[in-house]
Amino acid sequence: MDAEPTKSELEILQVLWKYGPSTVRFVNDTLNEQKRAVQYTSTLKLMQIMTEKKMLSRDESNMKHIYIAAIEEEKTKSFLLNRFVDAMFNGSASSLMIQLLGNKKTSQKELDEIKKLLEQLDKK
Amino acid sequence: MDAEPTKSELEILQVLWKYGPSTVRFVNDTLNEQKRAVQYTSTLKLMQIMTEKKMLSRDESNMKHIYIAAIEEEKTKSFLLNRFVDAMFNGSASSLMIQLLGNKKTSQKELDEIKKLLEQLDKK
DNA sequence: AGGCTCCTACGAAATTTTTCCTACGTTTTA
DNA sequence: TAAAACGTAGGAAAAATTTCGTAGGAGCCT
Repeated sequence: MDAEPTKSELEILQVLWKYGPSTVRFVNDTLNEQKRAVQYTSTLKLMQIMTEKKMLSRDESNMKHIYIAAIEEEKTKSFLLNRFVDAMFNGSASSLMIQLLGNKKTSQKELDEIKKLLEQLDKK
Repeated sequence: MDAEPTKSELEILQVLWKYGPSTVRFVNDTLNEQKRAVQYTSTLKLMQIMTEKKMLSRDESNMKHIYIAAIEEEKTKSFLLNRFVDAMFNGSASSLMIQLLGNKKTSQKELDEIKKLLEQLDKK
C-alpha cells in the first residue's frame, strides 16, 4: 500500500469502484446524493490530488476527464480491514465477529452466507 | 456516540481499556513502547483535550492525575466497527468476512471460535 | 536551602485534510 | 453570436488533528 486513502478519498474511491471510470461531475453528484453536500470544485480538487498521489489515473483526451481508480478495491479494503482489526481487536478476527454479530443487525441471510463461507474454508 | 475518537485518541483509549485507569506517564510510556515515539507533553495535551470532550475523566486528588476511559470499550468499538462496515462493505458483514478470511491470516482456532459463535446465535 | 526531576497548564505552531474562490477556456443554448 | 452553463487549474483559506515549547509548582535528594 503506497498511500493511505483519507476518509474523503475513500468515499471517492468507493464511487469509482462501484460505478467504474467516471467524470468528476458524476462522482460529485453521487456523493451529494448518497453522502453529503459538497461543492463541485472540492470534489474536483480532491480527485486531482488523488491523481497526483497515483491513487487515481485519468483519461484527459476529452474535455471531461475520466477518472479511474488506480488502486485495487480488494487490496485496499483488505489492507484497511487488517489495519482496523489490528488496531481495534488486537488482530483477532473472532473478536471482531463477536462484536459485529453481537448487535443483532445482521440478518439470517447474512449469517447463512458466513456459515457457508466457513464450510468452504474448512474443506481446504 | 457523542464524539468521534480520532486515530490518536483511539490509541490512548486502547491503553486505558487494556490496562485500566492510568497516569499520563504510563500511557505515554506504553505508546512509545508499543506504537511510536511521542513526547510526553503531546500525550498529556491530548488526554486533556479528551477529558474536555468527556471521552476521559480523571481523578485529580493527587498530583499525578489518574485518567479513566469515560466511554465504553464495547460500545465504542461496536460503533466504529459498524461505521467501518457501512463505509467499506456497504453494511454487509459477510462481505467483510470474506475479505477478512480470504487472506489466510486467520488461524484454525479463530475459525473454530467463529463457528461456535454462529451456532450460539442460531439457537436463539 | 539549592538543585534535580517530575507534574500540570497553556498557548502556539506544525501538519494534515478538506473546502472553496477565482480565473479562464470550451461547449451549449436561446 | 452573446449569454449561460460547464469544464479544468491553481491558490489559498478553513478546519481538524497533532505536536511541542515554555512556565511554574510540587516532591525529593544531598
